[in-house]
Amino acid sequence: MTEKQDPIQAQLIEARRNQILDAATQVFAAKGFHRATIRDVAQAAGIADGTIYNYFDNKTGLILGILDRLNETQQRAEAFEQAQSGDLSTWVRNYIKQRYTTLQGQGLELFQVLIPELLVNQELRTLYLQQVVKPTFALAEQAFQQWQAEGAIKPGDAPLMMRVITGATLGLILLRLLGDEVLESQWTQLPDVVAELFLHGLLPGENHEPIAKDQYHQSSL
Amino acid sequence: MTEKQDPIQAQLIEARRNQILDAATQVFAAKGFHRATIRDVAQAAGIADGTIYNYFDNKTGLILGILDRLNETQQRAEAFEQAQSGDLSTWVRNYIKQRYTTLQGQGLELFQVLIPELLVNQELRTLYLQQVVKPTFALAEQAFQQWQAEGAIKPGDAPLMMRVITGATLGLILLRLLGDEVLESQWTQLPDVVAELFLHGLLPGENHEPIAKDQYHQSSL
Amino acid sequence: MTEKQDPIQAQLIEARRNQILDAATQVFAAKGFHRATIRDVAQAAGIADGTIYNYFDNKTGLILGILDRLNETQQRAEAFEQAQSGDLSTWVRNYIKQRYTTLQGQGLELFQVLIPELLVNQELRTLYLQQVVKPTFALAEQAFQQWQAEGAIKPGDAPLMMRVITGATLGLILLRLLGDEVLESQWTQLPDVVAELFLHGLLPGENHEPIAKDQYHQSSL
Amino acid sequence: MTEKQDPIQAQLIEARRNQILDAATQVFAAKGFHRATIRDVAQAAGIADGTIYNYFDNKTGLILGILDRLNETQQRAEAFEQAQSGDLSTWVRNYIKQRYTTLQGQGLELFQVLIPELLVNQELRTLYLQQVVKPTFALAEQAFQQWQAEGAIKPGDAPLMMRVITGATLGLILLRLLGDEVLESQWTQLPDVVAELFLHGLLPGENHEPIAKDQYHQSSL
DNA sequence: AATGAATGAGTATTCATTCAT
DNA sequence: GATGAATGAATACTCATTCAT
Repeated sequence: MTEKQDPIQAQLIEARRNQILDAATQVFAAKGFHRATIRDVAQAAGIADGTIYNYFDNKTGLILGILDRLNETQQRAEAFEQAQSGDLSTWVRNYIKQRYTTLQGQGLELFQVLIPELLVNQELRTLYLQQVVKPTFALAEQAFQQWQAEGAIKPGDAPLMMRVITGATLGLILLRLLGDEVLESQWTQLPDVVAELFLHGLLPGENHEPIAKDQYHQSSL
Repeated sequence: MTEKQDPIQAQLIEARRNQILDAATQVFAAKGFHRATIRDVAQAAGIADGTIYNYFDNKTGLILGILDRLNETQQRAEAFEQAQSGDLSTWVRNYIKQRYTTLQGQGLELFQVLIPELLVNQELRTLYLQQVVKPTFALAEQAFQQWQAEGAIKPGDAPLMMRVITGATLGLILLRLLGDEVLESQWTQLPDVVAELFLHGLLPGENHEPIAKDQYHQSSL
Repeated sequence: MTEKQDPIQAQLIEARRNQILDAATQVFAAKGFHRATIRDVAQAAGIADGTIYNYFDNKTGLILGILDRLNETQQRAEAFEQAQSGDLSTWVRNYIKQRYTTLQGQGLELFQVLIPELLVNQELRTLYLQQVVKPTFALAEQAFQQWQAEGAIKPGDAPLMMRVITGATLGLILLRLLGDEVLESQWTQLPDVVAELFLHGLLPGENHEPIAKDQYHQSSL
Repeated sequence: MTEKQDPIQAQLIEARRNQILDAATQVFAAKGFHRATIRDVAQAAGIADGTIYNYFDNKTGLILGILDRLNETQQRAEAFEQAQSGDLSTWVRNYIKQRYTTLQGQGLELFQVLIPELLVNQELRTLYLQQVVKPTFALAEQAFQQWQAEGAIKPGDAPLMMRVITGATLGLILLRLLGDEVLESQWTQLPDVVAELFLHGLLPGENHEPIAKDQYHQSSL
């Protein structure tokens, strides 16, 4: 008749959920969601098939779980971003750098797993849009508009400009996932190129001294 | 077991293949590759299930077929692009505009169908990379390097710069497919924003007069 | 492009359906609906698992199919009964005899299959009630009321009286299915006993000479 | 591994068994044996899944337990019946009335649960036959034969006659469980109709005054 | 004794593919 | 070439049962 002891129980449950989601992410990335079987995931997690269903409603629930974790990660990341403001130029460089760095390890795998399902599953797509994309975009739009008001960046259609930059990130990830070798081998140099490209389009100022390569490498740390 | 009678036979076969691929594209876009059944495709094409196997090896063959057609389309488009060079600024605007216009009708559907499978199917991915991406990128890199040599654009890592621009296009499509409403409603204004953003980052020149909105609208045709 | 040729096609389909339903009846009777697998049925029918689903929606559909056939059988039987009226006493004896005879071969198996599912499956139960029980009862009530009007049988609550007789049949079947050995060994003598028992309760006439055993045995043929 | 401490232990065990069987009866009646899960029963009983297995071998054991309790109930009832003999006519009326009354509350539910399993499970069927049906029938046959010897009822095949009457009861219950609305709404009037129908078939006497409707309604209280 | 998380055998159903007509 | 009935492998999910705590 022992009542649930939230602290311990909850932790165990969370640990098991993470164990399963880790396995699922890995397996889905390797074989694709549909080709991966529940058994694959269970074996990767070192548990029995049925156990998965003690923690997730169904196979789709695994994707939802992965999405949730991405969401949390995202939110923590955003909080972090918020904090470290400073001048625009620095912020953009940091932002882009962070994005691309975050997406290196599990991040890429995560995208490889999620994007196909997002494109194919309406329900999931809506969820992702509401929970991940919209909040992020709202923050970004706000920042853009403020910068424009301050004259820090050119006037223009802030929502669209912001989306072009975000889209570039997404698209470069996609190109890399599609197997582009150049992107794969030069991924670390990408943030600077992207920042450079966008900054000098964003900045209203002319006569910006072309930053020497080593120079902006330095500034990017 | 009838031997091929080149002229007529080949045309009939091609027509039937296209009929099937049209149906497949439509059905895959509506339901996703995995959720769509061969029967769905057959019914959409107004033929029997088995007939499809007279024209394609298997279900994946349909995706390959779609990819092939995309490839041909692409090549024709590229030839066209090649032709209409001119000054850089115009070229970029036209290029981007064309990309985004092409991708409006079946184009978007096509992406929605292909991307998930590309991300999940190694064989397909390689094929796509070799047949579609690499040739396109080779051309683009060449152009970039030439422009840099001419001093028309900033010096820099041409392959990466080019990929950022291509990636932006891809990413914006993806964002739109994911359901972003802003992109959906303002898709027609996007090319100008993108061109503006990239041009003024690409162009080495400072002191570029901020183009009035109507002005570059005009120039974009 | 040959359009469906109703006559032949329909016959083939009907034949296949019957083949499957025969197998299902046999298998369900032997193992019970739930313990029997689709594979069991398919093997008993000598076809592949999947083929069953070309003819029935799902496993429950097999029960529905069995019910349908029972329904048809029933209707044919009723038509037959209608025809051979005559005097009441003869009719009752014939009716009962027929019921019990019909239920000897597949009939019993059918009940053994249907009753458990009917008791457990609301949808099926309603269907059975509407399609089999109600029509039969309607006819029987009508007959009873007519006989009462003619003075052929006692006045009384016709619907209930009729149900007692029907219920007795059903109950005796159930007792036999439950394994009662007496009923099993003396099933053929049962109709006479039942008829005798009910007739002399139904008949308003008193002073009926107790029929000698051999006598009513004779009359029952 | 505690040894049994007869007095207290046994009672606790018995109480727990009953608690579980009550839950099982209720759950099985509501969802059917197969559709009901051990978890359903456990929750209805307010205990953990595993606990059930401390008191019953397996799921079928629950049905056996229900059967056992029915058996005891039955035996007590029979003892009671034995006691209140008296003249035949009264006995029959009382017997039938009691049967139908007993079967109103949990009784019907019990049947709905047991019959499907009995028809489907050989082991259970045998058990039921041996423990419940046979003893009851033995008593009844004995009584019938005695009455025949006394001339209280017609001569005839006592075992069969007795089974017809029992079968009628069983069959009427079944018809009601199948959803017959007439039986449901007029269940209380049924015993009288049944008694009347059978008595005047059973009684050798002629010239029995046809009982007026209101008259036997009255007598039924 | 009680718990309930873990187990994994068991199965209905789907659907790509084949092939006789 | 076209058909579509037949095939049967493949798999998500359930749930009775076990057993460490």
